[in-house]
Amino acid sequence: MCCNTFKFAPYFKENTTMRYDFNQIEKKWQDYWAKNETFKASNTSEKPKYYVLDMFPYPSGAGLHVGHPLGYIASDIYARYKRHKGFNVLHPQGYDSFGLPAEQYAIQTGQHPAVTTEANIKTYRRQLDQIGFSFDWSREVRTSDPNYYKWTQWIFIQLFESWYNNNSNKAEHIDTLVEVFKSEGNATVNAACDDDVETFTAEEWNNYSSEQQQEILLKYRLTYLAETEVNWCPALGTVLANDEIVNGVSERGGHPVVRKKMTQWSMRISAYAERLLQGLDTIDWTDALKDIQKNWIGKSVGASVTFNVNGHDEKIDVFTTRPDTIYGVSFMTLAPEHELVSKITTEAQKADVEAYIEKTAKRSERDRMADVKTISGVFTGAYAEHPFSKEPIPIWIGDYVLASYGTGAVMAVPCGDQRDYDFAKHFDIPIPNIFDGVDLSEEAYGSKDNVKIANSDFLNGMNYKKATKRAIYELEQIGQGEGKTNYRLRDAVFSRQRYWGEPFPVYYVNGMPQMIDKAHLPIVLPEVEKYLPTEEGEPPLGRADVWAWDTESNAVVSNDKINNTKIHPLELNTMPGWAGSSWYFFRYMEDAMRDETFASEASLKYWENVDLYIGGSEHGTGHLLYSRFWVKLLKDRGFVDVEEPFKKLINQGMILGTSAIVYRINEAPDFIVSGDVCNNYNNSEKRAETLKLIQSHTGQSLNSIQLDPVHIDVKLVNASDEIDVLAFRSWMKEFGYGHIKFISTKSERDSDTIKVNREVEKMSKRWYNVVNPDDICEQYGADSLRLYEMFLGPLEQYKPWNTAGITGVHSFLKKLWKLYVGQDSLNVNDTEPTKDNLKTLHKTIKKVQEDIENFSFNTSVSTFMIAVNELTAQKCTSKAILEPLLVLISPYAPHIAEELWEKIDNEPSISTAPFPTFDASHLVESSKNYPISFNGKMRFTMELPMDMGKDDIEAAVMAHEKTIAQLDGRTPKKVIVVPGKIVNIVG
RNA sequence: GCUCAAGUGGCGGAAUUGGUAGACGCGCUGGAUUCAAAAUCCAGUUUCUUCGGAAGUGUGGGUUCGAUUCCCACCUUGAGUACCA
Repeated sequence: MCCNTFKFAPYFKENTTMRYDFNQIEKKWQDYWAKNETFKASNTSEKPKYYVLDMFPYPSGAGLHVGHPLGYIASDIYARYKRHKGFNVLHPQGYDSFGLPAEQYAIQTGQHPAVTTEANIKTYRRQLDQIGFSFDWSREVRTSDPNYYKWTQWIFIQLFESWYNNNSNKAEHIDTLVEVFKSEGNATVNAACDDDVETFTAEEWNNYSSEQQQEILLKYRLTYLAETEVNWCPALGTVLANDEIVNGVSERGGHPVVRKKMTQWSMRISAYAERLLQGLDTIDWTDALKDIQKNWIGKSVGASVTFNVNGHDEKIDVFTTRPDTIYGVSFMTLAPEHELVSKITTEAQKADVEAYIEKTAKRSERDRMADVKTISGVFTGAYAEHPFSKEPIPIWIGDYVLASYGTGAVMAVPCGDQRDYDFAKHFDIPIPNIFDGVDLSEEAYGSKDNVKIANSDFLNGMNYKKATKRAIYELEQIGQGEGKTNYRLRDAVFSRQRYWGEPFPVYYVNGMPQMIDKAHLPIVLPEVEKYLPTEEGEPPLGRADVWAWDTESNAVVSNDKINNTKIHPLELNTMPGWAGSSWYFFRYMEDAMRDETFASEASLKYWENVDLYIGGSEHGTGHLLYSRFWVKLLKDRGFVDVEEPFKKLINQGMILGTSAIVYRINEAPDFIVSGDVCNNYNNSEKRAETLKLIQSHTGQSLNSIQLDPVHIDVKLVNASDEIDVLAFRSWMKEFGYGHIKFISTKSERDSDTIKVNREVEKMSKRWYNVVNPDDICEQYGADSLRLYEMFLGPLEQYKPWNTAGITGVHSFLKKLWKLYVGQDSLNVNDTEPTKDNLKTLHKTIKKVQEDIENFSFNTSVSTFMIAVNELTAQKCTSKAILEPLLVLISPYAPHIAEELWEKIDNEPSISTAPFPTFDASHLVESSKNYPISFNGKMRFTMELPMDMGKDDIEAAVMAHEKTIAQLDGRTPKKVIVVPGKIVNIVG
């Protein structure tokens, strides 16, 4: 009761508009921005354009934690900065809303993924809004929206209707290929296509049936249906692309993956391997990410060599990067799956070979990868003929040769390749030495440098470079080889056996895929009663009752109408997650004509491509490669004008959690010891004493104990790493451990100061270290959250979050407020700024501008702190200083900046106020505090005039008493004077 | 194995053409204010020290008048990739 009376005490009746009430201020400005569409970008503007993009989020059910907005805050600061700098900024946001988690949830609960996705998006939007981002929401995209995926389907059709012409080095419409086939056949065509296309003449082509022609065209199309070996994940019931597999298990869920032959849609990304590689030189990405993509594309230059097989018509093609070592070949190895194995194996070896193939087939890809050390293989009994020496070369099979790379066969050069060397040693195969003066008794000589070829006929005495050229030339002369470039990059599987993804605009006539005309898009995802595969093992769309295409009415109709004349079955697979994200950056450019086009010509021309893209590096071999591929296709086909989607890319690092840990005594599970007790126990000097302390609590006498770490909720721990015991007890009660007792170093009994140990781990519910931005915004405000996320450290770096530190930036904001707003009136007036005021302002302008342009946001926050500390000490009230200061801070802490901007009599909004101009004249100094160092070690400083000459400086320094003391009678050997910088005395 | 990035106080980190190492903040210590707490403000806080100084940026070398910064070797951590012929 008595507490209530306080409420009416006059003490509490303060002027609320003078307080830094961040909750009220932030709400006010977020509403203002939304109502006035402050950040709506225009497609027509006098200003130069700038496009800042975030990787759009997948709206998961868990909502955002404090780590997610890091990149968004950085890009928002940059977008706001660019507006101050006079740019027309496009800064959109949307949702990558198709995906596995929503589907898994649907399988468990029966809820339609569209429903849960919608709910998740609502949460995301609320959470994003409260952080005060300057997004133009009028251009929002959602990949699961039919009006959006209509155009994803449209792009798929474009890929289907394209082939890659290696002569023009670009994709062309499939009709141009058909024209060539009609008039010349395919002998002259230089295309990226399947390996197994056979040569035909124009006459043959014209006589083929329509089905035969379609079958051939499929081998050329940039998206094609083919039976290929795919990565099948039984647990997820779907195939996965190479980049979705990490260490042999699925990226999502960590389920095992097996190889399986299946008919699937693929994307002929390999056609673009060279352009994807070359394009990296034209974009401003980090070298680290470029390296990731370079490695993934995996270009290697060498030669293909054809070996004749003795006694057979068959030939073996191999790829080698070392044609110069052709005379070092002493055997050949085929992959066990190689198609020639069964044909060339001799009767005598048949049993051994078959046993070996059976054995290796049983081993999973993962076992094979894990077991690199074991050497295994078997002789086929057959011999190939050396192209030059005509010597017989034994042909082996071995599982160190992969069927999926190159031709699935290698010419083994044991003197130059360690694997060939090991294989030869193991099976006692000769190791001919073709390197001049190299010792091969221990290992192969893998280096290309500092060695001359020997025992190699026409290659003798040559170095690597010369010999390679000559060998290729000679191979070409005899028609048994040519120069060749190989890429590791594989075509990407594009089908998924899932429900929650884009349906293909495809139906089947006699098993051949047909595209639905773009006029009838979108083909909308059908309803199903369950989201699981069918009993027959078909994808979930196999459960749809209305999933057939009527070619007369051009509509999706009921399955029972299928007659395979006019009404045909539709494709049951859906597109993978990366389909929708491979072109969304173009969709944001369009603000008016979204129904007519994926993005209009005018919009595409105005915005071109993304100037700054911020997101995680985990997309290095997925999204960032596929997007580049699709953009190149769209460019080749004349739909867009740019070759690369993202001019500049920055990868933000992950924010990690700071877990709080105490320890349970294994032998006395009712007791929990604090972090410091555990540390003492692990310290040999304090161990005995600590054991005594523990025994005095538990009453048990133990010689040694085991301490098991227990993660506790980080919310229960204060800035000094101490647990709030009361809160902790009630938290433990939820788990049924309300009776637990504590042991700490501080007290003999149950203590109120239990310390935790800290550990940096990934933010996860499992470790109770997740921090929700909602809580931070409520307690400290969005501006504090934004500043603190930036203040934590460099954007690209991984760094731990610890809520304790946020008080630093929060009290900075309070100080900033107090600089402008006094107890009951404003502090800002028209006083002339002092020299010091101007100096502080201009060095801040300079630093902040440099920092933003270098994406060094952490250092600008400390620059602001210094500026506010200095101006407070200077008692600055001058509007000429305080007004431009707000513009500097506004990108980082926009709400407080808007509020103070309005308070000092400006029209809202601050968002397009010009960025202050730096004037170097305010930083000119008349004197310099010279560091005086001896042998490079700074010993004292000395104030000297800035314009003092070298000799005068030396004289002044040498006369200083501390110099004399330092030298202690010695004469210096040398005195280095760098005017304006430093003095160094040697001796 | 190969490729790339990074190692600085108790903690996050700063030092951008080599020129005063530890900015800024957290935490900690002491003080002011307060009945008390919160909040706020002030001072101190790399280590050692005989209080004069001395050492110090993962380790060991090198270049230089001078190295956190450049070069070489090694160690540790993280990321990518993996029998790629």
